[in-house]
Amino acid sequence: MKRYNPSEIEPKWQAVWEDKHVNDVVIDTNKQKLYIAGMFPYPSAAGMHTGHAFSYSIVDAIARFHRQHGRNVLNPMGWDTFGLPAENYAIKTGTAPAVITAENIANFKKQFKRMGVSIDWSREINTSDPEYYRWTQWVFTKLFERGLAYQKESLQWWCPVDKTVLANEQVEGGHCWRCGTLVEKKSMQQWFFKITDYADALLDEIPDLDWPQKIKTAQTNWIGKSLGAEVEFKVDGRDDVITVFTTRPDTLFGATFVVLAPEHALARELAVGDYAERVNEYVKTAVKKSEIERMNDTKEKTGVFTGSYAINPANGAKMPIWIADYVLIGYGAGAIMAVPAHDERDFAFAEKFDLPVVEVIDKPETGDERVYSGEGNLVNSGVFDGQSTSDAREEIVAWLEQEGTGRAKTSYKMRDWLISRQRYWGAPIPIIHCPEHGAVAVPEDQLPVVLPEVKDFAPKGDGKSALASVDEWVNTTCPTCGGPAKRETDTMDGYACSSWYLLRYADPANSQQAWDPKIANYWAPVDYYVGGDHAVAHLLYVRFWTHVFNDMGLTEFKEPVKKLVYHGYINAEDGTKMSKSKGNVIDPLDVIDQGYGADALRTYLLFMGPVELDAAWDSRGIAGVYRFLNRIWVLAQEYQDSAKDFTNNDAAVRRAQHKAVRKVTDDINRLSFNTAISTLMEYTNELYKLKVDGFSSGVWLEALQVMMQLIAPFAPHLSEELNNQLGVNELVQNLPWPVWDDSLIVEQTMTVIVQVNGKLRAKLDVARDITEADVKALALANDHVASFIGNKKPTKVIYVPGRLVSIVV
RNA sequence: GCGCGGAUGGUGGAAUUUGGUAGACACGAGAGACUUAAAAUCUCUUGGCCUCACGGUCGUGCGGGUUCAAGUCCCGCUCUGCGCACCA
Repeated sequence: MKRYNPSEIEPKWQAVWEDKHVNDVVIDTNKQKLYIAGMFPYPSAAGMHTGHAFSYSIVDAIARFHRQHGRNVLNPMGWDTFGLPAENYAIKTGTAPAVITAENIANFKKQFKRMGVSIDWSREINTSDPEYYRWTQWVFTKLFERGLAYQKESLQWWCPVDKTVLANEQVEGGHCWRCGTLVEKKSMQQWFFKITDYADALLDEIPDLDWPQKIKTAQTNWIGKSLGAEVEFKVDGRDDVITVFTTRPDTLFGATFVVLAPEHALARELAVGDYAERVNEYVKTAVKKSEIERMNDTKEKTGVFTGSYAINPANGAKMPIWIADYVLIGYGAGAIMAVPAHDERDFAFAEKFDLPVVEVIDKPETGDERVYSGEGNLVNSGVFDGQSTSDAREEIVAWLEQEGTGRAKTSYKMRDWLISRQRYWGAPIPIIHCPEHGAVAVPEDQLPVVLPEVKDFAPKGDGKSALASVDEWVNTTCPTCGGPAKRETDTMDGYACSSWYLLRYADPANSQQAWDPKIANYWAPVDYYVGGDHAVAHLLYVRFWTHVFNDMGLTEFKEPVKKLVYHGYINAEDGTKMSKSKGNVIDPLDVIDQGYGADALRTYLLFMGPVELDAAWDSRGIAGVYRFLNRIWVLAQEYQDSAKDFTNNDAAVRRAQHKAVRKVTDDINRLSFNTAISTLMEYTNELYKLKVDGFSSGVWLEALQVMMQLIAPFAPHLSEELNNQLGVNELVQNLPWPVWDDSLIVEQTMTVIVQVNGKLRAKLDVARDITEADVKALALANDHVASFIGNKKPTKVIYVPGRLVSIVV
């Protein structure tokens, strides 16, 4: 008998698949298309980790399952190669990022093949390939044309170690996401994408997305839409007007002071007399402090009075104007009307600085909190007294609009997407600065703007990338007037590159356009997108760009991803995150090499638990899965070596088979891989029990071939090898997925349970077509059941067909 | 603080759709078979308590409720993971 040896059969079938290009696909309108993609990896020097292995095991199980259903399955792969690790390595060693990137890609690709992932390698893309970023730049110029890419001087997060600007989501708890350094604020000219123009469009589609609720909620919160009003407050004795944003215009009569953010344009101007110096001082320190530091300052309110007053348009009250850093310049109007009676923060501030508190909502009796922020009826609100807060919100806004001192207004927490990076290793922003014409987009026929070769990759710390020191590259001519001009030296955020790659996969070799809309519309949108990271950033940006492409007529759809499969993390055996420093990292390739093979690794990763849950690696767990695969192997060998002359177990074998087909099909369809695999274990265990009665040629052969079909999404090499050993010359993925026949699963008898007062008292084996009257009689006649009824008379006897008889006494 | 999840044996988890036999499957543990021995493999047992056994009884984080019947539905808590966090 041959032994199960993954290190022999896995390379063998990987070579067959590769030689025959079995996963390369072209448009075929006779087949149903299915586009699946895992989030493409950053090819790090460390190679694949277990998280990658898990992610792509999910992708491959789904891809193979659908391929076996005869669908035209697109499963591409590419490389997200721009980024800091390669650049930092270059700075340290002088090796060009492109060189080390190529090595890492080669390693990753080899690892993907050793995992047996069924990828169409003819579509491989690489974001740092000029043929790819040419079109990333092209998209930039289109956004620029449409006013969706613009420059703005702004205070930005700045990492003093990486010497680059960081986006909000690259700052984690006040520290750089890459190097952990405390970030600072710096004012610079930056490029932005105007994602805020699409806030409503992006928000509107969220309910219809077949995505996990937590991701949808995270995106909704990130966009942070609030309905409210703008209210204008005249400054007493001056021409200035302060505009504030509030979600509670109903509390206008309770506004007792106004607070401006330190960065507010009027902050210093309104400081009068003796107050000027203190305001100046406060503003200076507040601006210098990072927002994070402000937050960590235990939320203790700080602020200074300007000496100026505003007039409440509702009641003419004089309201002192304060400057405080709890008001953020980036949200709303950068100024608020403070209603201390009904807002916690305003109350804390009023308490600290002894400012007046005026209640304008009649609190419910039960409310004993000092600050009531709920609903109720208005008091102290002039003509609006007695109105409910919800009515008053509309009425007061209407009144303000009539008076010309306010209007309904919607605010968003989301800010525009900062894409400038002062780094070398990114796609150059395709802009030329002309003294005459300002910022001019590089024309399409001059793309790509290729990254020049340099020797020193380090930014100089002057806020510019290493590109700025390549004079012959920087100095160019203006596309509009031909006069001397300079290239933009910032590169794009890597998220720009990954915001359209799913479309490029559809048409990866197109040298005339980013993609042919006809081809993209056949494959995309993505049916399944698999990943376990980027809840907001990438998944929001890719939606944003696709909405824009739809507006440009480049796609027929707005949303790039139909179903998002968001999986958990694989942790170390102790349940903590794997990390090099703790030395608890499991290398998936090591696991394969130890002799378990890729099939056991993949099957184990999917067997650990539901895909969306985090799981802890267990070295004994993978041994168990290996045992299971080995049992399938041994069974197939025993079948082949046997005389095949007994047939008395055929019906049972057939029933086990059809039951397994039904359950595995259902389970994979709902992405419940762990239960699909457990079903296959049960099926195997059942066949082991049945084999003691001997094998028959027809039914057993089919049962085993079906086993190979069902296990193929998880353990494709074992499946292919045994399928072949069982005499089938066709590859498993070209065979139809097995179907089940319910009539073969149904047994002649069924088990009906009997409950007395809700407690299980007996199990009855009855004929499937038994009548309700018969089964009830049988239940009542059962001795054990009768002993619990005693001489009482049942008040109720309920029969749930096929399940139970419930007797109430 | 706000939002979204989760809590089931010694462990990971199952009980999908529509409330209907809680603990599938696997790991671990225990026993046995094979072996000079070990490994591997195979078979059996394995939620707690009571019982020789048949069986009984308790049991899905806690407290209530609805129902013939609740892990599942409702109300109120506790703990925990994650996301956002002075967003007016």
